[in-house]
Amino acid sequence: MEQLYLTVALDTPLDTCFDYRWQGGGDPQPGQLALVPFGRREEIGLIVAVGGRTEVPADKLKDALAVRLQLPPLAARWIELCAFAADYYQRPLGEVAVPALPKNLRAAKTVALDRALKKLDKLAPAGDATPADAPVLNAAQQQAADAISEAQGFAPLLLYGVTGSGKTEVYLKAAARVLARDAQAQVLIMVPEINLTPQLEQNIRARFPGADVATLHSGLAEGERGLNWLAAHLGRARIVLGTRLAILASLPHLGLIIVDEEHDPSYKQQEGLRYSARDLAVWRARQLGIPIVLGSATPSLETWQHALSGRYRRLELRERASRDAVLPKVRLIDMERDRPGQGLTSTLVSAMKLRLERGEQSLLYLNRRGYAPVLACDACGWIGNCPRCTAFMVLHKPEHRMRCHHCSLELRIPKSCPTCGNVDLQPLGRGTQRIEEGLQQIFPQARIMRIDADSTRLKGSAQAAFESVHRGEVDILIGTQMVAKGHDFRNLTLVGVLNPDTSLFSHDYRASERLFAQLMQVAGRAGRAGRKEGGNASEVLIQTRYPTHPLYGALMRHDYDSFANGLLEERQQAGVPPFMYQALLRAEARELQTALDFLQQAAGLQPHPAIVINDPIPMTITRVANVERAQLLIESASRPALQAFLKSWMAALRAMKTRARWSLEVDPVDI
DNA sequence: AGCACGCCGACT
DNA sequence: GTCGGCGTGCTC
Repeated sequence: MEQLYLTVALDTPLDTCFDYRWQGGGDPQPGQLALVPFGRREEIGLIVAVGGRTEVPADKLKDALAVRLQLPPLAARWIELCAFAADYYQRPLGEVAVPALPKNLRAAKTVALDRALKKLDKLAPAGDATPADAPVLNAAQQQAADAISEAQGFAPLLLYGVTGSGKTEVYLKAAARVLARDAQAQVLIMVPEINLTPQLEQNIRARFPGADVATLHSGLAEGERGLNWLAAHLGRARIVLGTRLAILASLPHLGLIIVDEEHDPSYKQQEGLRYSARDLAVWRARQLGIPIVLGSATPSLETWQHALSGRYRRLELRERASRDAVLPKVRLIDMERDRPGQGLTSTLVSAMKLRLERGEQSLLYLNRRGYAPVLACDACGWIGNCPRCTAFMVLHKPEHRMRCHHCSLELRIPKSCPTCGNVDLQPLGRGTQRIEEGLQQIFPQARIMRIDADSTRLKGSAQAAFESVHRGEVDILIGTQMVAKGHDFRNLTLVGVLNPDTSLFSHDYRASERLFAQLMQVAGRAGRAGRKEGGNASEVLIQTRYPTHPLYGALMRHDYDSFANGLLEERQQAGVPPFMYQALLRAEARELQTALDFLQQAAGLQPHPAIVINDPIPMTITRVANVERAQLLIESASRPALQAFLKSWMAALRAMKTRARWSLEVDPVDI
């Protein structure tokens, strides 16, 4: 019999696949997983080709140890998706494809895989996906749902609608139609953070009681994640609800993709393979020739631009779905006139007092956790810097610690100034803990709850906290971004925004886009169910020093359209995305000069007429955990030109000798 | 990236 | 005399 060779993609930074002899039986297929010896370790890899010959000299070849023949192969379409992502983000195929598989299914031992297969086999046959009693859609919702289900082939659709306009119902209706039309079809629904939106999962399960709904996100236990992944891979799960990582799931019968809150930064992976799940979702929809719905109240400017140019079709939900749910009234509080005490203006305090009297809830939004961002000495000017980072140590009073939010170093709060001995050290600025403390003084009888990453460190505690708010056990809620997402609070009629100005004049040109989205989202927490006739409209109060800033004007008018159009014009003038394509080369080393030298050398490596290579610059937070960091921005008006350049440039960079650690990011979001 | 091998300083 | 520093090289 002729010798078989397997070409295997492995999770290694080496930009190549590896060939192995296959002496075992069976009939290994591309798309199956193989256990192979690699160096002195054993690794699971993805078989990308099976053939009768190899270029690799016989003395280098090793035998593959096993092939997971019990697992049906991953489809060629799925491998293509990984290959595209690998190519686009300039990483080897194996580094994309292998980590996309659940860990327990790519273990050296096969027990977890076999157990999961057996478990799925034993389950009753997959139920049908007939929806249970769906609410009647309003005209705009109906129109949108029709447009989605009538779409032919690849069809990117922007579903543009404010919080509470009923986007979810449109998703579910469109999903129901796709599932009804084809008894095998699968629908992928993506959300930014599944833990913050348990309501959506409940809605979906309630709407499709007979269908298998599989969730995929990093919070799942390994066993469950493997099981759900397998249910999707085997076509058993008709609906897959997941976070960004779900975009790389195997979905052999995918018929519709929905990306909820498509503008959300969580869709961008910020370590390892830095992919945009939203962008990959659009690519996947095009590959399969299926519709994709991008839903948002504040679409990303990339998507907005596509909608303007006609590449994406725009569907709009203008009204809030529930008739008595009106948009909250947004008011600005000028902090120059109404000077805050304890971080709270008198206007905001009165508004909260009113809510307390009425038995309604208030939410204060401050995107800064901890007690105070820094500790300082008035006498000598000492400030509490992190010894390992170019950053302040943040005061965490309940824990009696100063903590660096970049390297996680914790130190005791000094009793006196380390340089001059002054015992009267002052916390500067305010975080959620300090606001909470102030609130307790102002409203000693109120039930106050703080929800941020620190207060919800324990598993399940965020869930418990939100439930307690829902049960009405909280009068005033203070929180960071965590409280802005997902949760509808029926009895909440006041949202106070505490310190948004810092984003207005940021060097990051995306800051105002993000700020608008955040404020819109947190404003949407108020009065979603609507107040009864004659009740009180919900209010959003924003404390600002710049009450005339156009961003706030647009926010008060609930006018994202003209705000976004204005931003796009600025972006075009400035020559930044979405009118320009970017990549970022980062380098880090113990000595800043090492990183800068590497970048400088890299910059001169391959001049290219369509590519602008900027000067290397130290990062804003130059040192993190005693490592100095710098970066180099690459720009081009042409995506294909940029891609072609990056490909050859990467090869040259890999050949360079440097002590710096470096990485390339395509389409960076934080510059 | 791991994880070897490989050749020069301070410890039992 | 060994432990161990990180330079260099390889992984089918």
